[in-house]
Amino acid sequence: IYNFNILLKGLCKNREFHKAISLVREMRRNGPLPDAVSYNTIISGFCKEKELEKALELMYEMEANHSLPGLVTWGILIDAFCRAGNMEEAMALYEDMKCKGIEADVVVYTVLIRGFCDRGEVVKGKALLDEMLQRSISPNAITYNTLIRGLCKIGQLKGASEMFKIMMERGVRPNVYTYTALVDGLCSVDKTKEALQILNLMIEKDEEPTVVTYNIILNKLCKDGLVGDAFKVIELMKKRDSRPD
RNA sequence: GUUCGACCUCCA
Repeated sequence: IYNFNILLKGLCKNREFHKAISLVREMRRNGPLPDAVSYNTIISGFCKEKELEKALELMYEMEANHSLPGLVTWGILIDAFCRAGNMEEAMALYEDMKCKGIEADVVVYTVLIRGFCDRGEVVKGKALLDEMLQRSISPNAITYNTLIRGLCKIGQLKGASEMFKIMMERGVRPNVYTYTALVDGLCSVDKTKEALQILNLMIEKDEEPTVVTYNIILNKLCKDGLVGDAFKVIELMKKRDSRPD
């Protein structure tokens, strides 16, 4: 079954969904029987191609056959609707999921939070964070990163740095994405000096900036005509591991 | 042990 699931994934990557579906039917006949992973793999493939209706259809097929949609299945679909900006449908799926007795986990919550944040509805994202905490589901770095990014995007840098503090207070270690989100937020409101401080902070904390982090700063410096400073940053990159790309 | 879901910039 692992082998077949790997094949299914390959077919999906090549967008050969018809072959993937045929293979599943063939598996139903001759075994090994497709399992939840088989279905989830194809559903995820459809979602990546934005074929949400096909994805839903396959979930119903899954339901009608042997494997009930599980937490991962719901997560894939909820994520897809969030990415499409359709939070109404995403929340409707979330409710359906709960009706079926499946409890959201940190991934599902984070996906929903991201959906709201991408629409600028950070308040709703924060409400979900509170809901998680009430239910003793621990938010992880990705959850906080998502909210920090959302706050930055609506220009609430103070909110973002508060969230950053809260995250650390709760024992969640900021990662490169966290710092990079802050650097991006600070640059976008012209606080380049503070962004550079964050850059230094992350180096202190042993979270090596990536080429993306440097790009954000370089982009900002160049936009402001500070090309000389940009070259200094390039020097810093070379001094550390990073190869400018 | 090996297969499915969530996080960063620009460009295309």
